[in-house]
Amino acid sequence: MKLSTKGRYGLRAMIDLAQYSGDAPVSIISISERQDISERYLEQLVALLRKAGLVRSIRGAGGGYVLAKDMKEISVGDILRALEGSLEPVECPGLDPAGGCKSADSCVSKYVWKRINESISRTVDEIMLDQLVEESRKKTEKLQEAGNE
Amino acid sequence: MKLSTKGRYGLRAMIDLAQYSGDAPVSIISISERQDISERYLEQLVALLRKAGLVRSIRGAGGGYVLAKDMKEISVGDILRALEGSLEPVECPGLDPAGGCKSADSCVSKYVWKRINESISRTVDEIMLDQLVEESRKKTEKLQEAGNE
DNA sequence: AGGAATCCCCAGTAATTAACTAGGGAATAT
DNA sequence: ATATTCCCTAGTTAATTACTGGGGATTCCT
Repeated sequence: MKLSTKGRYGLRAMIDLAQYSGDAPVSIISISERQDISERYLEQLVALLRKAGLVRSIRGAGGGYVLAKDMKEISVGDILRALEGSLEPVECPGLDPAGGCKSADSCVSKYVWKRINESISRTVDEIMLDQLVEESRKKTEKLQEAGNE
Repeated sequence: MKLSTKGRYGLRAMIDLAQYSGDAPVSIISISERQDISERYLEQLVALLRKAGLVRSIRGAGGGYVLAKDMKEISVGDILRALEGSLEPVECPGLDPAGGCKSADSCVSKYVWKRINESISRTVDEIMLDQLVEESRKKTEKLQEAGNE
């Protein structure tokens, strides 16, 4: 039960993008260098974020990506689901008429999966991108202070 | 991000074992038949449960498995961790001196992973095996009532 | 004592998924 | 025009999952 690199790299990329977003769009290359992620691979991850409507692309020289909405409006859940597909560790066939779910145990485990799924959803949906950017800003400041002593 | 069949089958097996535990030990074959899981594979799953101290084995003819403790004392977390190893979808290298975690983003995502991990742990640790067995008993009763009409 | 039932351990294999790598095309700024 | 960027699809390699199989040890029953 692991989150793939898609989710891990992708969230980092998204935080980076949010952090460096200003007047000019942020290019894949710049994120790739700062985050040390292969440019080609990152491209694919950002494509997923774009398809999910979280970022907007600007093509051509000087182009790149910008957030499609305010960072207050983008949750970690949005980001991870865009990248991973579904965050549910167990997907119940539920009503498969072919009887995919034999429910030999009268499907008690389903109750467990449901609770796990809900708990994960609740957690990732309540963390917003702006909080992470803020958090990151604080940490960076602290590091710099320490360096100046 | 998925739970493997180990976790899914294993929990079902454990519920089955709890449910059918009485005077006699419960054999792998009987669980395998009721739950429709390959006997050989199930054997390996139960071995994990045994190594984790959740079940005790009784060898020889008429042998099988019994719960090693009261079902009130066994949580879904105990079971799933025994089977899956760790339930943390992201493991932070944390203090790797070689710098495994580049913390290029000052490790803000770490905060996210920590919260997800905690949320999953809390959920699985608060569901106890006896609750599931009880739940299952209720469901079975209902099915039988419906059948008798 | 002998045979059947059961657990036990290890090794191998097939299928699936993850994690990239690569090639070439389209849009846009200068 | 040309450089820079995004865009799309396909292929490859490595890792992991999900089993299958062989053979041994222990215990019960007769």
